[in-house]
Amino acid sequence: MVLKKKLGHGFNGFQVPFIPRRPRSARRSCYSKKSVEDGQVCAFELLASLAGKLLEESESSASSNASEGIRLVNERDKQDEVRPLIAQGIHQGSCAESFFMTDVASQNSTQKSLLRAKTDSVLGCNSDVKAEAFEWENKIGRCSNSYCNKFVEAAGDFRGSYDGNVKNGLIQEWEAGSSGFQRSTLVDKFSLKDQLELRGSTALIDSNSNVKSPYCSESFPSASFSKHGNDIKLGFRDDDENFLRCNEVCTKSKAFRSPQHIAHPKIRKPLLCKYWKSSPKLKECELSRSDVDVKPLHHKRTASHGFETSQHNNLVKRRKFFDRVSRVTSDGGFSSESVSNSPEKGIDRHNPNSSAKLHVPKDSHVKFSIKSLRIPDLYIEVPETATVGMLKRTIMEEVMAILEDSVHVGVLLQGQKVNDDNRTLVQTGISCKENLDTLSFMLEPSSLLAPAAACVGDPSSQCETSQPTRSSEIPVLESGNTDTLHDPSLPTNPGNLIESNHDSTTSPTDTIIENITPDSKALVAVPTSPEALAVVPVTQKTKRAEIAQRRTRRPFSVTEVEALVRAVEELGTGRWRDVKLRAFENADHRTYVDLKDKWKTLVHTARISPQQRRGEQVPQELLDRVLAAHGYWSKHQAKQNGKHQAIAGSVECVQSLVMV
DNA sequence: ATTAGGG
DNA sequence: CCCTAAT
Repeated sequence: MVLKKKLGHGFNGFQVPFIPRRPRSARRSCYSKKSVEDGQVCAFELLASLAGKLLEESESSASSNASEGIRLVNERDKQDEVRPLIAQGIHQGSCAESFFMTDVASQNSTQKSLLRAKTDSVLGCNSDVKAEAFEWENKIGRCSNSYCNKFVEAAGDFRGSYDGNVKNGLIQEWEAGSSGFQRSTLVDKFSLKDQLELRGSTALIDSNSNVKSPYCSESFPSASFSKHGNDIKLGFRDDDENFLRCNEVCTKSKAFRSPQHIAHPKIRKPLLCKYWKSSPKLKECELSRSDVDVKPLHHKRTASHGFETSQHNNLVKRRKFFDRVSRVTSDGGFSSESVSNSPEKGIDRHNPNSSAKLHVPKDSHVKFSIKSLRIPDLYIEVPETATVGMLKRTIMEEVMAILEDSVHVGVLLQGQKVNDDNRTLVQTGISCKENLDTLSFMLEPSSLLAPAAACVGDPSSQCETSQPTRSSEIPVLESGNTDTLHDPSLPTNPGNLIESNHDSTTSPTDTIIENITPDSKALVAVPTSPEALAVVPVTQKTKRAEIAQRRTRRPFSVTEVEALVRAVEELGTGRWRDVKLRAFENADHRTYVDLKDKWKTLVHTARISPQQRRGEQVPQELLDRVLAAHGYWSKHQAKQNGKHQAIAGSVECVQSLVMV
């Protein structure tokens, strides 16, 4: 028996944009067949039985034209039932959704059977049908042989269908090997919750939902029922370098230019990772949306202080990363667009022959569109003498390392991390009409440390990642830029700081999830293309210009305050440029305006009660000096004209301070 | 480019 | 920190 996934494309108007395709030669062609086992027969019979019941059920409730159906068709009925459907499907341009063919590989070639799951729009829920389905499912579930297990999967899908959770259904990943089938996916067909769950770094792709109404209408897949149409394979596979496999034309049935268009609800973990890991392959397959903009959210900063020679060999410092996955509207997607676009064209809808179809209730589907996944904070340090090539390589290595760490996808709803993977989307509050705008995804290291809570927050808010991360992760590195202005009085560091400014701020468009429109697009996980990750420092101006975002906040360290106070004591409060030159010449991120502002706040801080002060506490001693200096210079403004006067003034100031 | 101040 | 007006 062979279960196949179908993913159609190339059907009237259905385009499967950006679907990479491996060279034909490289595609794997098939699955081996397996002989039927007793258990298989048993399972099949169960299916047939259920089908019959379902059909009856549907007939009795034929009035509900908007119900979803599941159809089980036996090859024998093909002429009667299938064909018309197929034809219709073709004509109506419906896309295949839940569909799989079982090639009951019995020696008797005529015994091919088809199992077809169809989904249609549903307006009602038929409890009986549901119950039936459950029953069936249970039966199947008791089967112990592998064959039955397969059916179990099928059952799960069916159930999923009528439960409305898995329209696409049939996503089983079967791998046929000489020794038989192997389940390559770990999808628990029975847990609906899992249907849309992101596992590991798996990207979720749910493309068929129609968010418009509680019940999504879908088109019926026109499938190739040719028993030899086995070659139609659809779905995503990460194995064999197959990122996404489009179905091959069904050979035997010319009539079946099926528009199968299956959006795989789930992309297995390896997929995403692999994708990222093998950028070359991506190209090869032309995978995707390189057009996707992958703006590294957090820029790395390449910083090297001249005297930080000890660090030179340390090319890379990686910060634990975590980030959100920004989702951007993407029309492309792996596909579901077409699915959702032509939901109303379901095949059977008006087809008299479709009387047999079953109507099964369906839930709304939530569509996600993830345009790109960002790789968060990535701090890279290379010597100034490093070549650009080295830098690129270094960055690449870092990126790869991150990906290699088996990234996890975190789901955040309203800033709260959703940890219960077993809950359904609805239960979690992720439904078409709720909270979608507060839903976000992020990448997180599977390994250790929980991401800074700060970042997990509201997608729309900027995560101040630099702060927590900096302190805990790369003290040395970071301090080089900021906090380690060790002794201001010492010669300033010769090295230049190449600061990357667009740290953690996100642009408006970064909001993870935008409103999901009725015609929601498929969830598209577009892996960041490595190239896009280039972190090559750009000129600040350029960056500034491009990224008009607020600079990251960089609280002054006590050391800096000390330096500032000292400089002001000597130079006065009206010569910020000089202060800058004297004490912060190498702290490129501190402008004279910053210093001026800081002084302003220092004065304010010094005047308020210690209880009201926030942030890193500045020693009272320093604050006292601030007030003293401020007071002094306020009275000597007139003297600041000439340098000499200033110097004299400073001396005076110091003296007065000493006296105080 | 700097400074000074308000936001 | 940002933005601006005034130098």
